[in-house]
Amino acid sequence: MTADIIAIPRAALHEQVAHRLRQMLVENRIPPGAKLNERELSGVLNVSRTPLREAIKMLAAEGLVELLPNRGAIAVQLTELDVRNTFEVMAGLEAQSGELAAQRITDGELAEIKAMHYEMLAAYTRQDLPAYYRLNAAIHNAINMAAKNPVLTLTYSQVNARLQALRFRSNQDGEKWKAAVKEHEQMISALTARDAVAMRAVLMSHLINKRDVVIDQLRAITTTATTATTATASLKA
Amino acid sequence: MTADIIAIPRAALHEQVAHRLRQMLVENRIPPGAKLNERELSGVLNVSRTPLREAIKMLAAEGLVELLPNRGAIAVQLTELDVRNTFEVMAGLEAQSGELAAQRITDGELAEIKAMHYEMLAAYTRQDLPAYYRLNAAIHNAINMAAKNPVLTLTYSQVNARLQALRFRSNQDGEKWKAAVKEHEQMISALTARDAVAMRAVLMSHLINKRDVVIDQLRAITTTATTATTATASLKA
DNA sequence: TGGCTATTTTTTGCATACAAAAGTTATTTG
DNA sequence: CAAATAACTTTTGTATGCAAAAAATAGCCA
Repeated sequence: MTADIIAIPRAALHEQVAHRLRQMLVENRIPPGAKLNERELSGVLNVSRTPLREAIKMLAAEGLVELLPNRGAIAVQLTELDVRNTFEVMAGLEAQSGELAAQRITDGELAEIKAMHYEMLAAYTRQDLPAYYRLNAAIHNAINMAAKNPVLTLTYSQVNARLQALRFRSNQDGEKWKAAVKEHEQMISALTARDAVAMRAVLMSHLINKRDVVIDQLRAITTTATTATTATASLKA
Repeated sequence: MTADIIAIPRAALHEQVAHRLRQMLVENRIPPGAKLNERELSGVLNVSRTPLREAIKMLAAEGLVELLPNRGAIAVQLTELDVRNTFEVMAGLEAQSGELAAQRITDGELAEIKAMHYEMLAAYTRQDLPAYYRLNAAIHNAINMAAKNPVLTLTYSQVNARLQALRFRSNQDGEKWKAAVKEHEQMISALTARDAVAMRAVLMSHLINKRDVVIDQLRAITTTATTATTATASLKA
């Protein structure tokens, strides 16, 4: 008997499909409001409709697509009110996450977050938006991990996923960006001081600012009004 | 042409199935850890495996069942740590819900909650546990509605669903019950005073107490150790 | 008998096929 | 010509069938 090199039982098909669809949605390759045509998608993804439909049902439960009875599924299109409500929940989750992180973070975790923070400052200085976003997300994730609550992490990511599509192409203006960086400084201080109350406060206002950025973007986009396209239309790229 | 009496396009099959499965899980008719045999369930529910599988995928996304690759699905079996973590998240969500409700509740909504509160007191006085639970849930729902944030409500119910199965058969001891009633009194006061801070505090400790009740129950149950059964075994009732 | 392997059975996973609903185009009729 | 309706096409929803994996059983050998 050979060693246990077996398998890597690569994820089930419906999982893979769900993953790829999730990515497409988050990256706006399937724009909000677009119809998910099953035959088209099964062609593009090279799977039959069965696992595709299972994946779509999962995404529906995650709130990434909307199921229209007898009319398939469309990528969720959040209204401004939806965005406000979602951010309100996100703020609560992130505040709690920060609060717990302040209580539970280890020195090692803190050091890593600080390191990423400096990298982020570098990206900011270079006005390198993609790098900034990547590091920003990494920092928030790290804080989440430091809270040591997988249920919170999961809930957070699920709610966050719905907003990712919006944030994806959002490039904020200089002032807001500067403010965000400042808030990140405050986060580091609060974490270092293990000040849970301060962490909550900082993250609360941080999220409110993020919300405003996204809503501004949303307004800018919806006035430029892209009409609903089919999922695979913008997919050839 | 007759008036628009058409349709009531009764929910798609996979929705119905998901609903029924959810109920079975919550009511412990499918006990934690039990395997969801597709052929059996499709027989019991009188549907083919296709919509059944779609429903199971949805429940997996909701965290009510766990998907084992090539081995189907089992009802989630929360460890004590899982329960603690879930309650931690619940506490945050409910606290936020209460906080927002205090800011946004209308006089009408408040009056209705007070009415239900008195009904609940009646149920408590009669030691009528089922009625008490029903009213308790209704009050928490009403508070949730008063927060005027559907995303929060949805997130709340999804996280809560995982705990319902545990609460279902929990009959708390006299002291804890008394304390819970007292906390409900405080909630009403805080709501009446539109005191968001107090609401947050009350709900926070309310949830912590609920958590303790559930964990005590959980320990009592797991020591009586029910071994994993198949889903339909306990279903004939 | 006890542990191992081989074989059978069951069960899951995926693809396909068919039915029903929605959408689309063509046609009829006032 | 417009509106309504009818025929047709497309698309979703559900059931069934087949292959692969896992579980259960039987057989084998020490």
